[in-house]
Amino acid sequence: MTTARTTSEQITIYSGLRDEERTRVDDLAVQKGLQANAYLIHQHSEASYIYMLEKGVLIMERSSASGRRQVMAFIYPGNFIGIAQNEYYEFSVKALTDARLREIPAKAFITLQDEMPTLKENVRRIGGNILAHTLDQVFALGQKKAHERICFLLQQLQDRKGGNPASMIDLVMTRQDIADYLGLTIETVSRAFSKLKREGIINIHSAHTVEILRPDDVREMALSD
Amino acid sequence: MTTARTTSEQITIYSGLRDEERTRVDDLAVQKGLQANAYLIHQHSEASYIYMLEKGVLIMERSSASGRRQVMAFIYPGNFIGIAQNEYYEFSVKALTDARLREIPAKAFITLQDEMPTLKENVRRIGGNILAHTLDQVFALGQKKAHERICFLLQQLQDRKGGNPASMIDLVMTRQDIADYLGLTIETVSRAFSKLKREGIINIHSAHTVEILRPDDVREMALSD
DNA sequence: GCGACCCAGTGACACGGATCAATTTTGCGG
DNA sequence: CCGCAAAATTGATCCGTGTCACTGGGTCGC
Repeated sequence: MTTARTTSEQITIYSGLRDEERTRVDDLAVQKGLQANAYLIHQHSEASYIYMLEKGVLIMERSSASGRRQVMAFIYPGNFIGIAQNEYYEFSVKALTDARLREIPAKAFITLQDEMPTLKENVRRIGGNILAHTLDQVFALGQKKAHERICFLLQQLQDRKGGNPASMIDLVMTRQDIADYLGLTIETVSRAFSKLKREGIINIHSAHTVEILRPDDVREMALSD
Repeated sequence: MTTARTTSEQITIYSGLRDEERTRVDDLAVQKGLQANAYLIHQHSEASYIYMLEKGVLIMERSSASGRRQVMAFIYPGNFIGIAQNEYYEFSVKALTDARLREIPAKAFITLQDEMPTLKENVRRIGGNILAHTLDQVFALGQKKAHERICFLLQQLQDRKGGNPASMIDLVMTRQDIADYLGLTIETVSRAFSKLKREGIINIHSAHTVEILRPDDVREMALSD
């Protein structure tokens, strides 16, 4: 599956850098805290910074004038924000939990890449992963049924935990967040979870803790190719 | 609108290059012809080349084992393919019409960027535009109704013609291509076109020639923010 | 410890889009 | 220009998801 192939690498901007280079990047990065529900980025604001999440979970969303909301991604530690952006952010980013991140001025970061080919290559690869993730989402939204989309999400969350075989998944986000990520309503999300539970594919310990009982079935339904 | 903002720039890898630099890029590029219906790229093949389309129209698609197909993009002259890719293409690319393009070896192209900051910046911006385009598509698939998705497509095609006020749009692709791009069926696409025509928003001269009668209404429905 | 509120789950019903089927139109090869 | 095959349109019906309404459960403040 594309998702598995592209996200399992967990490449960061530091990958393969020498200590001296790593320090130069770190010198640009300011540590920053963010409380649950606080906004890090507002849609349409200038894209002046790049962020790396160290702790917590964020949500990336876009809202239309008519009030419709689309969640573009859930952001976990090790993920980057704004790295493939041009002048403006086209989304908002909000903290789902208390979070800690590193903020790097975009201009300086771009300049630094001119002197460090490895850094440039890392950024290129991260950008490729972000696009791959987004293309997976396009496929899911365009072609999948409700319960398959739920599996798509579960598989993504599972993949993020690295090869870790424990299949207990913590859903930090609300049903509304999930619905807006998958292009569904909360009722349909709820029913799809129930259906998967009825069929013995998952077990729902609490609304925010799901156990994958049949990982192959989940992966099968999550596949895009 | 995001689509308008990001695609109207029409940046290419050559933007802002000096003649001498331009020549160095051109020296890497091999001209290539492609007949209608021929494949340029097969899903899962190695991403060894970057392409720039000079003439014709291409379609970028992904198919799943279960036979479902999602069209990721329609590619027009000036667009790039594979520029934000990691090791494998995650899609196929097929010619809708006879086409002419330039093929650049990915490795050499990446190396060249180390010596030409302007080129690197162009690539960065093109990557940003591609991501912006894909995020727009996610919003459309997740939040829009059939007739709004049609307007979304019409607006994209209109934007590509540059500020050109003539609102006659040539639909090179089939209804099936449109359906797979917008996550609908051909019947729904057909009905949505008819509905827009009935409401006097567009006029359908032939199945492949549409005139936008009320551009503001089309734009309104295409908007994602 | 109690009430209020928010979130999640479920049922009844409505509706948009999918599916199935028939017809018309378009485009292409001869 | 004709004939045929593919593509597009249109209609009838079905199904999945949305909408609306209600209930239950957890959490927080008082």
